Amino acid sequence: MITLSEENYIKAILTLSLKSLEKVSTNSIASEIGTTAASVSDMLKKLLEKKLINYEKYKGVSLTNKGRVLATTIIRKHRLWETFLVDCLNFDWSEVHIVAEQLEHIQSEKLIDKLDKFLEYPEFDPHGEPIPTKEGIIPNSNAIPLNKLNTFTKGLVMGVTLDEKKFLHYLTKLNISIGTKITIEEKIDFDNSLNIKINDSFHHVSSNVAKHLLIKIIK
Amino acid sequence: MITLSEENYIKAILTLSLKSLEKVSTNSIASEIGTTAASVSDMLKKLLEKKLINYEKYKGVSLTNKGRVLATTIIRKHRLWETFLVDCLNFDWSEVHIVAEQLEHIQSEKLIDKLDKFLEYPEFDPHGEPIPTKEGIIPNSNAIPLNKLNTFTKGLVMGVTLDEKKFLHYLTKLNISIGTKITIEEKIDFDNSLNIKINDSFHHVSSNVAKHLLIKIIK
DNA sequence: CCACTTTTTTAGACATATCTAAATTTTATT
DNA sequence: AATAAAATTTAGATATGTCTAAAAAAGTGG
Ligand SMILES: [Mn+2]
Ligand SMILES: [Mn+2]
Ligand SMILES: [Mn+2]
Ligand SMILES: [Mn+2]
Repeated sequence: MITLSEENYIKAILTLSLKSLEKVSTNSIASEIGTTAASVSDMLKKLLEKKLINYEKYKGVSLTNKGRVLATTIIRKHRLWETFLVDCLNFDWSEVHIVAEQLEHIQSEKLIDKLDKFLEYPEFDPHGEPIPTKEGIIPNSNAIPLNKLNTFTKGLVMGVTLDEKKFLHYLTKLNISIGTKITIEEKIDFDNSLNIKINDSFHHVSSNVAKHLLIKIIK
Repeated sequence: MITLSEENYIKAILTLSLKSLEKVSTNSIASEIGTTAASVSDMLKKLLEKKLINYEKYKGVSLTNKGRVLATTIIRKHRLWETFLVDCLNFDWSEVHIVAEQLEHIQSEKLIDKLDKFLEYPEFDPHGEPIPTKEGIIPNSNAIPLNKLNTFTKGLVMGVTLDEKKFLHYLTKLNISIGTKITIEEKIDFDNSLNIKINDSFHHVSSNVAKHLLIKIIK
């Protein structure tokens, strides 16, 4: 049996693995989960025991195939529940993450299959994040973070890579949602902030905002 | 904070309280939960501390108002989720209880309010059990257990008071579901079993089955 | 009312998950 | 290469929830 805590650790390790090619560090997991490095060390021993991770003391962590499949399943559940909450129950996209954090741990394969069908096999969650397949594959959205694009590029917002409430509220205030058209007007070298056009009106956003906006380029 | 375990104990105490007017015993809780009397004693101390129960050593347990409201809320969540699983996801009525046992612990008042609205404020769950109101009231269905009725009484099945898989499968095999018409043909004194007519065909059922079938009398 | 049974509680142990503080290992800097 | 700094692990403590075995209280029949 896998505990709720173990699931949260495995999910955090996958999230961090996807951000870089290096092995995941104890400290990065601690900060992702919001706990101490000591607790992470304790848990890594258990995850190793259960063959969910590759781990050598002081050398960092990676997921085994078993761990990767488990983590992907949890993300699949999380994103399907988020879709249900927004599409069926009319939650705002900024409210669903915290509820999905609980729902993602419900154990029933049948439930998720039936939910998937009920939602008509959605490909993306309310934040534009791709929903992993039943087979454990995370589809690649081939959208690019806004901060990687060149000046005068035009594109559509395909998704966000952060689902903090404050961030999503700020986007809503800026009139940015999935499908919004954005043009890069100017890139400020000093702090990597950007002047952008959002649906014909001009705004200035920090690099931290741009980093978490996924854009599909259009002509 | 109330833990998942505490919620299960409080729910069990309410369930047992509804079955008789006496205080609930340690042993009955143990058998309802499927644990030992020792574990129950341990937990009762914690529930007393949190003012969820009235409890004196060796004297039995009852719920405080706070405990009763909490227990009712959990049952409300359980029955709303069961309704969702059957009505929206096409689960069979015999499969939903075990999944609802997990879903009933999801903490989000907003989620339950929105689910209730989405389901169009159902009054009964898939087993015919009344769904408690947001205010913590369990509506009385004023249906009567089949074993309490007289010979030649006719009635409609309004619900069941047991959601064990084996029991529900057996009912399905007998062609009994919510709304089925039943007539009592004969009561066997020896073992309190019954000969009944189910939609024009005759069957013999044990007292244990009759006890868990709620009937509304018709002419 | 006294032995005997049943019920309930307590004692002591174990497993999980977390924390702070201290020790150890790795890495970076002179 | 030695030393300082940073990262990581271990030691020891705490909290929750469970269990078995033993002790204590309540209930029962003669
Ligand atoms: Mn999320
Ligand atoms: Mn999301
Ligand atoms: Mn149920
Ligand atoms: Mn039910």
